[in-house]
Amino acid sequence: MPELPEVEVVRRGLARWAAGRTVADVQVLHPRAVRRQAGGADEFTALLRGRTLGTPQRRGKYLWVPLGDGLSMVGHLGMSGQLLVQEPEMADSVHLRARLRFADGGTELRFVDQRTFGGLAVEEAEADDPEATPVSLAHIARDPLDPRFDDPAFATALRAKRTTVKRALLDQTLISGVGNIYADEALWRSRLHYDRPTATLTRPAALELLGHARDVMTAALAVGGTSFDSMYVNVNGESGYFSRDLDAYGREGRPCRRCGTPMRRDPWMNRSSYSCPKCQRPPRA
DNA sequence: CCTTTGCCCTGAATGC
DNA sequence: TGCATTCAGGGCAAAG
Repeated sequence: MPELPEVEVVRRGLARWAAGRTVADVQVLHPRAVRRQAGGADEFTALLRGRTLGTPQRRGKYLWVPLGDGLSMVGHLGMSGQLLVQEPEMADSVHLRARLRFADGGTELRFVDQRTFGGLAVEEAEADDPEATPVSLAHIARDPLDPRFDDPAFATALRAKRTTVKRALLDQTLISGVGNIYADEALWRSRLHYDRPTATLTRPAALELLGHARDVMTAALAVGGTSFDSMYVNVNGESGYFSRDLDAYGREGRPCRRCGTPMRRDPWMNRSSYSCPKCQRPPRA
């Protein structure tokens, strides 16, 4: 599932293979893929045609491609979204949702998304500035790999929340880019249980948790991200290698890499949390 | 205002 | 074998 490292790998792929190219034609094969576009597929297509793609940007799990005139193509991969740069001759996937053809007649940019939680849209940015964030992303916090992420402010805000620590890590308005996988990894590294109230964390503990989240995502990015099946691949269809380095996520019943205790999986918010029952003690009820 | 819940989706895995 | 159910989960609207 694409979280920050996986989206960053895709962003880099777009920078290399799509930036600077001019859109000749757009095809939307599933309306849900452009549901964020107020004017639907027709508007999406009309706004893209003839535009030259700028340098792709990212905040958390969102990415966008500046198009000039204050417009950007904003994308989110959701659960299963892929942006693929493929030769026109390559057969379409049954889950192909949108296609951009370029004026140079070379490779196409294809948006493939099995579960249709992802999407694309052309939107306004606040200014015609490469730093400008699309208006619709104004509520998304900076991510821990952003040089302007404010660590002390994060620690303060985290401790002021009336919630539990894993919920807070997944709150994209507090810290963006962290999903279920890297949340579990950061908590394991911090020896924190997912249900620990944020208000009970000391300031150093909050900063340590942030550091671990940053470290684990940096390490994952260095090896191309985490791939389990074909749910996440880079723009060339290649998998990342971080799944073999995961310490918590998906390791139910396998020994904790720190203490050897069998790892457990708990149902949590209609999904799963993986933790070590010895290293990550639950808070008192 | 802040936090929590439910919904959107499809295919693989599991249950009977 | 085959049909029905469960699970995966990010983001947002709506409820609490």
